[in-house]
Amino acid sequence: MASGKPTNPEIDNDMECSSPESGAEDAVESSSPAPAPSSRFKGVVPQPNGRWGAQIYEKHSRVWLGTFADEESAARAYDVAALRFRGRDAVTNYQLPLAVEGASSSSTSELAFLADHSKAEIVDMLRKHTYADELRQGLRRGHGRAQPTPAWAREFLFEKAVTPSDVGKLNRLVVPKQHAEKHFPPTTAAATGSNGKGLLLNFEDGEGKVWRFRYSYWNSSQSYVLTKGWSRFVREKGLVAGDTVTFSRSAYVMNDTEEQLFIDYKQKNKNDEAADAAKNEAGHAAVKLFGVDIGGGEMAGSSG
DNA sequence: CCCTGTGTTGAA
DNA sequence: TCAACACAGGGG
Repeated sequence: MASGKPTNPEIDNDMECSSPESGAEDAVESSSPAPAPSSRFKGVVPQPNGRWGAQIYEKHSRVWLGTFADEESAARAYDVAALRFRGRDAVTNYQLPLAVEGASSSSTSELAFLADHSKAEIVDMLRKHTYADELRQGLRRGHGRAQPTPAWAREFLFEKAVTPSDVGKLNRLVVPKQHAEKHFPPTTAAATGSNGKGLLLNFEDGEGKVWRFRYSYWNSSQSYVLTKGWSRFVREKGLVAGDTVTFSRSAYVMNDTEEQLFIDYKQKNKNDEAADAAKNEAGHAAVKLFGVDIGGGEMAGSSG
């Protein structure tokens, strides 16, 4: 009974519901070209080459939503199509009110976005894997202001627990070399414009606000660092030693020439509201819905 | 030549 | 409505 299918449509807003990690899969006999693992997700079908297809049915015929590298992506595609084709009550693989920190309105906005496009257009976006990007564009245009990129459209890169010096007077964040070299653009002379001043990187935070940091390599300490702009981020977010900053990028890269990067943070422990409030930041109300985020790990009983 | 996605069938 | 299966035909 119930062979693995997620009976619960709501799989929570977990970014990486990594399950295929089960390992110990079974030595697949090469006699069968396609093991046909049969997807755990609704609307997802295995492809001969190991990829996954997404499809939805309407009026006796199938609407193909494209092929994807992983089941999750295909499941997302199906969900979007289901929303557009069958409305908000459609049964989906994931909890559709795509949990975005900023607002309860994001899901509403997405519904509006869907309503503003024909089924064919939505299907086309899904097939071309441009839906996330188009959605963002649409939200910007319609809403008139920056909207945070939903967590599901982000790909976790790495995170770091900030040290006292990272949030101190040095006005810099040391980026672990290993991660810097793997995920950030190279700080070569060509990229930096032949001066050793590093380059400027844009990071979108959880509120959709874009931060620009100077990123460079310090020969003196053999370290990669974020400098100019960093102290402002620390100040505005109220970062303290022990907090964690998380870096991610758009999961749907159009062109590698300018990939979108994201930065978020997680407080070591939730409180300090009083302290933060005491700072009388007139800029904005403290947005503390960041607990729900990528790369985190499961939140222990958020129902509180 | 590989992969997509359509044709098709049987089950829910 | 849905997924399993087979493989034509398209695109590189």
